[in-house]
Amino acid sequence: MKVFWQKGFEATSLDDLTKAMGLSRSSFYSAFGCKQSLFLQALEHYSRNGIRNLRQVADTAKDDAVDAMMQALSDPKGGPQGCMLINCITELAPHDEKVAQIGRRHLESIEETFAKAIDPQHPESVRDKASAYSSLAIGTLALRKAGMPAERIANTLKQAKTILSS
Amino acid sequence: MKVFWQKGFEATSLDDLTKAMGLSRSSFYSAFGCKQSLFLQALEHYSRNGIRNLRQVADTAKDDAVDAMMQALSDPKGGPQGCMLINCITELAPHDEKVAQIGRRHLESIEETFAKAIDPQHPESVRDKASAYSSLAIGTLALRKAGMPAERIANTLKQAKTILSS
DNA sequence: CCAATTATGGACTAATCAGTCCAAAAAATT
DNA sequence: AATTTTTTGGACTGATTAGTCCATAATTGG
Repeated sequence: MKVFWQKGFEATSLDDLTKAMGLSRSSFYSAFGCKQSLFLQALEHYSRNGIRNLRQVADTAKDDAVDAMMQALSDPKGGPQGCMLINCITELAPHDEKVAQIGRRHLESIEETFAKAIDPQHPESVRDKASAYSSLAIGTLALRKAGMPAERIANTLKQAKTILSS
Repeated sequence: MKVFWQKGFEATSLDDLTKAMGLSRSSFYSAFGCKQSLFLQALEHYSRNGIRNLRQVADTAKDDAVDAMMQALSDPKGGPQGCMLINCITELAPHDEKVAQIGRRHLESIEETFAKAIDPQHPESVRDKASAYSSLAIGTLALRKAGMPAERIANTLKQAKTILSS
């Protein structure tokens, strides 16, 4: 998963994978069938893990859950590689419906988590607002990847949060 | 440019390029030197063209320039491929400073255009708000690529615009 | 109309790719 | 301990990659 996260699908070679896993080629193919299969499993794993973490972030910082979520999404672990799912959607979703499907489910889970953080009683009524927060956090990932100063990204989020929460 | 836009840098082969350009390999290399060089030129061309179009959109729809810009950015020409620059930032910026630089300049131009559309007199004072609009529009590109229903994306933008403009 | 320059097609190289295959080693079973 | 099953290393295939090179063809200049 980490290798795919770092390099994307196409740029990751079988040698990269077997070396990272400490597996021989035969073992790799007997265990996973093909490169795509392992990739999809890695992507699902990343998604499950990411959503679980996000919910935990929201639960822990109960008083300002939206802010904490924005922070977590906008500045994910994994260094400059951003969010693996956004990377993979960008690279593959137009050509690969399976990736697109995992991507949609992931994005919907993020939106749902936002909605519950905004209004735990009536999450459905704030769906579009949750979607706006979600898109905003995802958008800042591109800024960060391009090397925009972290301070400006923080200002953007602060400003957006001030307005969106009013 | 169109081929790189559609397939990304790594997934585009020399055969793809020479076929699309109607050029032989020798002519290609004598004209452009290497694949990277053509790619950077294509990226610069896309950026110039995109910013010019965006300014024109803002100028044409003078009364509701921000809305028109959001529409144009969120649903770019080129079918499901989204914005070439966001694609390339996602794929390459962490490993390629030249791409990151073009990306930063492009993103800053978008923000500047937003700022002038929001407040032509004092664009500097609405920089963070412009950045928020910008990030939001970029974020929705990922939703679209993942195949989210266009209606929901439209609702997201509408909601965000209503709140952000208040 | 001829000579010098430039452009072109396509064969070629060396590297890398995903995936296969089998003999040898390791593990499990009797 | 002997035999069967499973796992493993690594050589191998055929396809594809970016980039080179040169003999031929087209264009240009005189």
